[in-house]
Amino acid sequence: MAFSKHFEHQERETEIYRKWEDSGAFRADAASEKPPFTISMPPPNATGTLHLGHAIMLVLEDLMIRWRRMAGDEALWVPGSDHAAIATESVVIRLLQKEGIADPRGTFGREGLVERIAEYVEKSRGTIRSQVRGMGSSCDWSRERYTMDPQLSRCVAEVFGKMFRDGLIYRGARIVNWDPGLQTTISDDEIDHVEQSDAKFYTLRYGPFLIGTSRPETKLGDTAVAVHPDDERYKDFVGKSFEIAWPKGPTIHVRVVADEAVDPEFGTGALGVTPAHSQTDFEIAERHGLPLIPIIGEDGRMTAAAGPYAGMTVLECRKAFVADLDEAGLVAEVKTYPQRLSICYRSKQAIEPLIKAQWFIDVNKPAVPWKGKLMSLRQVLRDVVESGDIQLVPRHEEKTYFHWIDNLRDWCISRQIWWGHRIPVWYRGEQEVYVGHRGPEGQGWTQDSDTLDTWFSSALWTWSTLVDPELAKNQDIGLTDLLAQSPDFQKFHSTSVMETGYDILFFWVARMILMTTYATGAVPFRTVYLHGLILDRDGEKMTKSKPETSIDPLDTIRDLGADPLRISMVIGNSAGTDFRLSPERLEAGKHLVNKLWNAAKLVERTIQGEGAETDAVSAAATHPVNRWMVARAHQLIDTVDGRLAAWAFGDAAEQIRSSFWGDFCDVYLETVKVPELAGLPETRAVALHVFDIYLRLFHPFIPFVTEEIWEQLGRPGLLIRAGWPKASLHEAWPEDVGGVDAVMRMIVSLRRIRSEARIEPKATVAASVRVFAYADTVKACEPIVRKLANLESFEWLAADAVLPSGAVTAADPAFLVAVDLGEANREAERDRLRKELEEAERRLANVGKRLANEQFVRNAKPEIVEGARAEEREIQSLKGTLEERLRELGG
RNA sequence: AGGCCCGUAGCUCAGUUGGUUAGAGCGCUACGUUGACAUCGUAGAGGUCAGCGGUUCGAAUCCGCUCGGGCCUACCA
Repeated sequence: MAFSKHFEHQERETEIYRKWEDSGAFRADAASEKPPFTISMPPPNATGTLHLGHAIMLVLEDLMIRWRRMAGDEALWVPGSDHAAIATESVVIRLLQKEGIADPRGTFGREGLVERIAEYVEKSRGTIRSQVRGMGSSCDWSRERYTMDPQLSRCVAEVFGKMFRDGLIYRGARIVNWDPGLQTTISDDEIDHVEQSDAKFYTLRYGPFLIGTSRPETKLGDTAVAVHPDDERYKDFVGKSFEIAWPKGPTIHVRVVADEAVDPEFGTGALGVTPAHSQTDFEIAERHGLPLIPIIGEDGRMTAAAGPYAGMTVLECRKAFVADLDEAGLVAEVKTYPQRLSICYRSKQAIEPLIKAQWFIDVNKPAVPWKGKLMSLRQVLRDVVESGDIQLVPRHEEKTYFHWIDNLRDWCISRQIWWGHRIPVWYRGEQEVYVGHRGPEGQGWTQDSDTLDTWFSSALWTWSTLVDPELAKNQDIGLTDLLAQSPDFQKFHSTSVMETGYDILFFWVARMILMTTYATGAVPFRTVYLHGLILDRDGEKMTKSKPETSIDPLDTIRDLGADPLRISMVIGNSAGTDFRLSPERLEAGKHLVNKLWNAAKLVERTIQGEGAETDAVSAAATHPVNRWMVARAHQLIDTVDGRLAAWAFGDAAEQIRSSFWGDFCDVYLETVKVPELAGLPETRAVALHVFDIYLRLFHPFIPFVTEEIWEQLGRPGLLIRAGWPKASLHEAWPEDVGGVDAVMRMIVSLRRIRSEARIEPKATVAASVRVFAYADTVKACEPIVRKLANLESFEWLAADAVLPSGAVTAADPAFLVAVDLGEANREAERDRLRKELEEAERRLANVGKRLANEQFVRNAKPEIVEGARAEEREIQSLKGTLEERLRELGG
């Protein structure tokens, strides 16, 4: 089969993907004897199209899966998507509003709206699916899951019930983060903080106190003033009560309480306590039994309790209230003070802390049986990482993780939106409550109207996806048995690696650890690989508004192919670090794929003829260059295995790239063009054997082009199912390897002499050589040196032969090469030799000093000392050569 | 306020448990190239590894401090 001029990615990629899929290579077998290797694909939101955040995730996971599959594991990559509750609902509502439906909730009602959202999701899931395919992702589509699949929904309800029974889920009225725009609570982790440098800080006259606040309007709901217990200034006030009549009403009653939470150094040291609208104040109020007065409603407007300000928005009220205070002379000071405003990470709206009865997960109750003890969820979270059950890559993310745990509070899991898993709780009358996945029997029950935080269901993802869908239809089997009898769960859980962005370590990773370890008694995954953000060339987030630096994966796949995109995103990328993807990088990726394609063409030509069949021929190769190439390739396998095992994917890819380009293309393929080598049957075998290794090593990174070449070269079967290469010959033939390295240095030396002397590349020159080591190898490689250095003649000098006085030389521990360029070069030659001699002496002194140091010889590892001795011998010999040559030139 | 990370060539970054001539890609200089190469090749220039101090036979690497940059968390109202 003839290779086309270029790899036609547009036609071939789809075709190749279909071939993989049809072959069943993506499908894992739960009955297999092979060790499992499992990755749960982080479900892309069912709302958008593929972006670079998805792309990097798909690339890294696919390369792991392909690598482990080739290495003989039963590799399972479970794809799927997430219903993404808040995100999806708000997107659809906005779409409907654009279509002219002002109030979609009111217009369609709960069921109608949910139906519309489901339709929308179904459509965008199709889009995402094909884009995931476009990246070359070798995931098991037969096991595709969706968080709203019946069996996954059942897991959600089961876990809720289990936690409720264990007392880990409770309902309570507490301060929650209310998003007045989305009309729902959100969790602590869904809040972003934006710096407000121009925020105002007011000092108000407040009865007998001066108090500071950045939110004067909340003072309408104050019920106390808190001071530090040790604060002498306010000692006499503690325990007293007083009234404050605001200029235009209302009147509030405040008690003075002493509380450790107050920082006496801040402001005036007196804090107006607004229990209904501040977390800190709420806690103070709990400690002192203070009343709560909600003054801000869920619509973000002031309530009736705010008196004349009722109905105003918070900001309107602030303005009006401050004006009134000012008029009454109650504003003592106003200054600008930098402040952090809490906003919802989705809606970007200001969060209003207020009191609301919600469902919470108790993270402190010791109710989780783990390692023979009863632990709190918080303790379990800590234990599994501390004990090494779960390893974070990079390691330092563990510190961030522990820090998060230390600050973790009860997790509010109920949301006032409609799209999602409805809370599996039913009420009848005032007293009766039913909790469970089946629903209550009898009449008159009403289900809780809230839905669960989307992360509640995502937190079960590693295993709810592995529950057998058929089995789950049987409602009589409990959760434990459901897991015990699901073949996929038994075979593939705990999963091997969770690969995702560090930005959702808390949102998702930590919650999976929390929920899964609790629910299944096993950690969700062994290793967490966290990738960084994909940024533009300038280190900023890519946005459509900067098209010159913004890269769209879909455009890239169309224009360059998936392979260049993939390799560009991997090389130079490492765990936990942000990555700048630029057009220049994509260009480099494109060149690499192109280089591989062209190398394939040359290899195809090279291997025509007998002998290009078996690896055995390679193992029996006799020519030093062939042996060198085989050894280099096997050494590379060894290196790559090490880098992959250390999760250093970027490094692994770079090693393959540089060996392929440098050793194979620049050296070997050039070398085997020399007839003496090209004519050997073993050369054909080695070229194929080694190229085969490169194809296998490259495959996880650039699967399409490697698969195509594999087929074009007539290799057996599909590359995706081929075995991972094994390093066996990397330490063979050290004499040949060292010798060929010397030959390569010899060629470079000769080229440099030519280049410096401005000799036309086409012009041949006469060279001579004196060889001190690897004589046999060098002899065998003579035709290669002649060809690659373009020599007219290559004379072997006897040890006592004198070089022509006009010779320009290059000295090496293994040889001395010379090109006669005439007397005119004599002075320059002498200067250069002197300089080199100086350098050699400097290095010799250096290594000598080291070896003379008893401490070094005693303490350093033996191989280091031996290395130093070898170095000393080498430089010594080099020095001798240089001195001798200088003597020839008369000093 | 606390925590984490980073500072290596003009740019973007590698640099495994400390081992002595610190690497790559892109860019740059010179030369060459219609038979593998939407190019590619050959040769080359370019680094006091942010600074200071310490540990060590030996430090880009470990420790401390300083300076600069980024990120995360938080109940200083």
